[in-house]
Amino acid sequence: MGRPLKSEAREDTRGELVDAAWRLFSTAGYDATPVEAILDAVGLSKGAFYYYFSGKEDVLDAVVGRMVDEMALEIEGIPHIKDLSPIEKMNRFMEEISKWKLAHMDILSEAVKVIYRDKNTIIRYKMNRKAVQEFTPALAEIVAEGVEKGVFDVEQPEDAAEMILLLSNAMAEQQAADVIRLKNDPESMQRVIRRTKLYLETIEKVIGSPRSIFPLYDKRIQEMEKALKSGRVKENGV
Amino acid sequence: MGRPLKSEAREDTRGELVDAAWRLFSTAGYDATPVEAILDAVGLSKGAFYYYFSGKEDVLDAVVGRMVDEMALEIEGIPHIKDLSPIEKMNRFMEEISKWKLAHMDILSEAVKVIYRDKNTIIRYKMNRKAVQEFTPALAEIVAEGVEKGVFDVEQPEDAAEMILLLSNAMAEQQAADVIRLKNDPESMQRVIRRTKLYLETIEKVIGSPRSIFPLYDKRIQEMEKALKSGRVKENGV
DNA sequence: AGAATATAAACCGACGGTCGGTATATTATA
DNA sequence: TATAATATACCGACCGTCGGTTTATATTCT
Repeated sequence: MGRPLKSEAREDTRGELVDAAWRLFSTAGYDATPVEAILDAVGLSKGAFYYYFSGKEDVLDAVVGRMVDEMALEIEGIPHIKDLSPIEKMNRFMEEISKWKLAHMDILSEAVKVIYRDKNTIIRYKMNRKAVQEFTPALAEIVAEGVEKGVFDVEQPEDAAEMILLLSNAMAEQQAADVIRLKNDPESMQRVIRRTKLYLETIEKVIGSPRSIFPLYDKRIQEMEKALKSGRVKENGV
Repeated sequence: MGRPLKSEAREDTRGELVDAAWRLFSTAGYDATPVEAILDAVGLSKGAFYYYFSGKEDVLDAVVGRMVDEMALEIEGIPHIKDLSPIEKMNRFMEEISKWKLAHMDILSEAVKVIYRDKNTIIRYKMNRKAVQEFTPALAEIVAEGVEKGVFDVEQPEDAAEMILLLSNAMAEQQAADVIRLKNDPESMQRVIRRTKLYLETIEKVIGSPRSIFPLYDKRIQEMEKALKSGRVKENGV
């Protein structure tokens, strides 16, 4: 009853709640996670929750905000890395994003399955919107540099950057459906490969760069193609 | 108690329920519409609802299915219209889609605002997925014809078609945010215009067509630009 | 008449959110 | 410095809503 003794005082209660919510949302999904589950995980009661948040959606915003912000830190550094060409920076950028999308849901291989479940639409939606907002400036900087140095060709780097991020999200969404049921199914495997290629080509067209500027992805695609031929199929994210 | 008298017998109860759900979902949003509201609108009780549908999501699927199917009818005809070049068919295709996205939410000018509210994420998500699935074949056919006739240049018409539809959805999503708060705000107005241009250019690049093959859109853009200069700004869909 | 159908009515349980209260911490005051 | 006043952090009972279930019952078909 009442405020707990100092002995068990918390350091950052709100943070703990966000943590717990993060874990639960990303495994069970937003809708399927009762507020009480978050409280149980931290050992608090309703009152505490509504002391820190205005409602359930509020904690979702906090979770999404934290995920994106964390990523933004890394992303924002990329344009200013010395000794990297704009093309290399583009590669780095896309690598980071795809890595992040997977890595941030604890159980790595299960991540895609979990985050792309229909139930998690709201989370993804909010993540995507925020990601586009936050990452566009950094990507635009890279693109602009590429234009300056004559390797890319666009009129509005900002718009191109936004377009690329939108594309990236849309692709991820689309690929997920196939990746999820990737049980050695060569059919959908091939579709994933074809789509990925087209996706990269489209990006190249959008920034008006020379072809095949994404060796990292190309390597990955080759691996997938090899795996496809050899029969066994490994899971792979977008 | 029990089944009502014959006097108020219904013709197509299920259909009426889908209708009502449609209206309510598209105005209030899916989450904000209790099953009971649907029942009230039709004058039935819980029992009837769960007789026709397995649950709330079931009725959502029915609603989405009906919307997309209705559209699919029109779309599927386009590839086989005589006396239309592939480019003209592309135009027609995109016109229909953009028209449909607006026209199908009763109050026309309010449509965008309503359907793109955060609350309606799930509906849009399901609509988009189904739309991509259903419309890809027709669009692919158009693209393939264009390739045959030498006006377009792609390797896999199916993939290109899918990509275009994905892009279209992503753009719509992005534009909505600006369109919604389009209260004579020249800033976002300009952004909408720039994005639309880039969107069209990207499509052209994806299908490897000559530039500026979308006169209808170009005209619309010009109108928007004119409106922008003259000060007063009209709302416009994607 | 009796089986199948279509619907009503009552109810359940889960969940989001509210609220009054309470124990500790901090600051102001005498 | 002791004490009063207030702010902070939290508890837990309760409420209303809503999705879904169950059971009863009137209608139609055979």
